[in-house]
Amino acid sequence: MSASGNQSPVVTRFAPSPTGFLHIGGARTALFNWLFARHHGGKYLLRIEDTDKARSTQPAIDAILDGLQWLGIEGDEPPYFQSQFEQRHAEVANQLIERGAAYRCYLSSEELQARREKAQAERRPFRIDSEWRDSSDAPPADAPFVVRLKAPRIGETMIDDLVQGQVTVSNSELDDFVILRSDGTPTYMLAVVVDDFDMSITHVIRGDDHLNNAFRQLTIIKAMGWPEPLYAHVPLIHGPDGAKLSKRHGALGVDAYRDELGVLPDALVNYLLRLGWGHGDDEIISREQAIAWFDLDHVGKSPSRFDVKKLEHLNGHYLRESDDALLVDLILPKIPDADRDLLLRAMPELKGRAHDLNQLTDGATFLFAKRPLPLEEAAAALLTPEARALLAAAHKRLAQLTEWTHDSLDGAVREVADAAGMKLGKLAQPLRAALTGRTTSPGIFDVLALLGQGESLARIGDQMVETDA
RNA sequence: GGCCCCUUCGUCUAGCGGUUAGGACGUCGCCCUCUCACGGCGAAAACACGGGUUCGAUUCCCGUAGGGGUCACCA
Repeated sequence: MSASGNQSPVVTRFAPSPTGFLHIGGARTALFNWLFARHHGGKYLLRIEDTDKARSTQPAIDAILDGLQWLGIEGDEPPYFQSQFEQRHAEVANQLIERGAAYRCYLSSEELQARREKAQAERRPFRIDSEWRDSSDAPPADAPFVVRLKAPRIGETMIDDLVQGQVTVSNSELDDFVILRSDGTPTYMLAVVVDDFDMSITHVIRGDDHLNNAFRQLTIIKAMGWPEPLYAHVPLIHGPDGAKLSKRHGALGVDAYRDELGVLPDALVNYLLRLGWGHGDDEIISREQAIAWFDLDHVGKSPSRFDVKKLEHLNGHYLRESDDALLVDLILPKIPDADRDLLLRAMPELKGRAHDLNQLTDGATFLFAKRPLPLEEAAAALLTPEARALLAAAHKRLAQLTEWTHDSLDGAVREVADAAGMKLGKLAQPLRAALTGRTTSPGIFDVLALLGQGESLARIGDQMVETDA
């Protein structure tokens, strides 16, 4: 049951409807399509499904394009817009009528709604049963109509899904669904099928909320005598509580992961890849490896929950692996009065301590803080009278240094601690408090070296208390 | 409710009839250590339940329970 058995070159597509931001589930679907196409040396296309003009918006289109670009999974061709093909969709609808596979239905939506409610009240399943399906009656003049597909009523339809396996549905479950609205525009059900055919899509990889639709779409494909694409319906992503991903959970736009959570694209891609798919014990997977390894056989059949902790962990990893200059560029604008050169020199020490860009930014602020430094509560608590006296001793020794390097500072600071009969920590912590205003920071010798002799002595001077002894 | 799908540690997963059921995140210890992170070592932690099939089931089949999806002139 391998997709590689398919002779034609692989063509996949991601087809989001621009009614909101690009959410995490959509991003993963796009990623899977992209990887599958890359893996098979095929083509990956993007198609914006904007047939619902009332709900489609330009900001949503921009957000989707922007998000995909950020993730590095852009289409191999400029994006298609489904609304451009309405002519073609209507044309196919008419062909279906001519073939006797579809019909004009003059039932009003009010009438339909009434029937639906009646069925519901009687607690029996509702199935559209339009009297226009086989009617040869003359249609009411000028009456509005929709075009419905004549769904088969006997037999059953089987889909050999690349992820879900063989799924069979009785045709009696299928409705005569609408393919052309009364305003002449196509519905999603018609448009996808026509566009997928026109774009020569070989593999339809999408969320499994579309599995039921696949059976309906297949009836159109069969009626037109078109080749059936291979389907792969990927389980949806759920929130931490197992319920559908909502705004409370991780259902943020990918832009929020970037702008608000400070996530790196590689981290998100790696995380999304491992959500619903696995490759042995591998966790950190590069794009190249992902392309080489990705397949549909190993996509799980059960929905997976979104776990922010794991994303954070991955993000920390990719942060440490990132180029210093790149990270500087990302956070420099977020730090007032920042000096690019100093930030760049500090980055090797900074990036190992952060799990996201926000933490990275936060960890860098002490470098550019203005004296006298604001002290965090815990840092202030460290500065006892004894500690302040020790700082004075350190200040005196450090002021004598003619060489201000990590190594010379290491020696000098240890000397002061030794002279006072203290362990290094007893001096390092007050120093850290005076130098950064915090209780955590890069190594104390690095902090001193980074800040420079003048600024370091000044900050220590702000906190020390000279004693007569 | 009808139909369809799913079910391995808390979470993501490996497993594709015979394993001490593996890895990762998280959690908890210990180590490293000037703090925090990183890193290292270790621990607790799972085959939903009940029937079959089989010499043998986490693995195959059937139920039950639980979860999810879908039932529009939205996609």
